[in-house]
Amino acid sequence: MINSDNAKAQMRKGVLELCILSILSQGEAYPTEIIDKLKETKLVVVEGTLYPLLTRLKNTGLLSYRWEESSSGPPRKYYFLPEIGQNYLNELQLSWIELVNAVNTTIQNTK
Amino acid sequence: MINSDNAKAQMRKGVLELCILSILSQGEAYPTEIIDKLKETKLVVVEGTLYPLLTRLKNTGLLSYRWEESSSGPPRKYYFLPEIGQNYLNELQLSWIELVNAVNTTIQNTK
DNA sequence: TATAGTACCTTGCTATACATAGTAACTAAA
DNA sequence: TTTAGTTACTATGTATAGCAAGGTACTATA
Repeated sequence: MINSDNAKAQMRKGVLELCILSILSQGEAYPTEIIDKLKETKLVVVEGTLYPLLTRLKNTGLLSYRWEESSSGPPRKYYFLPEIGQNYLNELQLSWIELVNAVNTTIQNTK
Repeated sequence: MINSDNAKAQMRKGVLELCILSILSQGEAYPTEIIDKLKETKLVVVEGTLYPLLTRLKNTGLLSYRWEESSSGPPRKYYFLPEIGQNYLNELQLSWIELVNAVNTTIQNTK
């Protein structure tokens, strides 16, 4: 059987930004927490993916962060959504719904 | 307002293969037809994207084609799914459903 | 002091799709 | 004969995402 793992990975791309912003709209979190939450829904992400993405979102103003001391290690960067990020997230969620509808229409016609 | 067009485009990537195979599992079609069907569901694709993708799928054995004369232009390449392609499509559809569930779970937790 | 655990970050790589532009062949109508 | 329309195909450069692997730094505890 032909392996579909790569195609699977390709489909995951592009939705990470949406998922991360969604998680942060729930409340602030630091990177390790974000990774754990994504794991719960089977969207596995590694640090090498997450950190550059967070930095990019911060540089465009869609995310902010504050430092907080930790009693169990180095200080943590707690990220949170400013209002502009929340607005952007709303747009992304709309786009996601439209995409799902478009793909499902295409798939369902085949049955 | 920050533009979400790029994020939109990124989300579309990776599902194209699924959509094209789904369309062909409905019955054979030639590239221009495929583009038109994708347009119907707002998944706009241009030739420069479609042709390399069809060639890749054909080279891995997931697609086949036959030539057919046309009364309104040059002969058309009708693509269709051999059985192995159908099996692969079934895997992709499963992956798609899993992805949608994972993302929707993440989004819905934020409300 | 040394080690383990936690946390942040960087660099180099691959794959995909896009934009754009071009070639070629066939049909039909002006 | 020329033009327009249809169809297939190719080539090149760009942007982006995500991954693998490794490095840096802080804290607590043995």
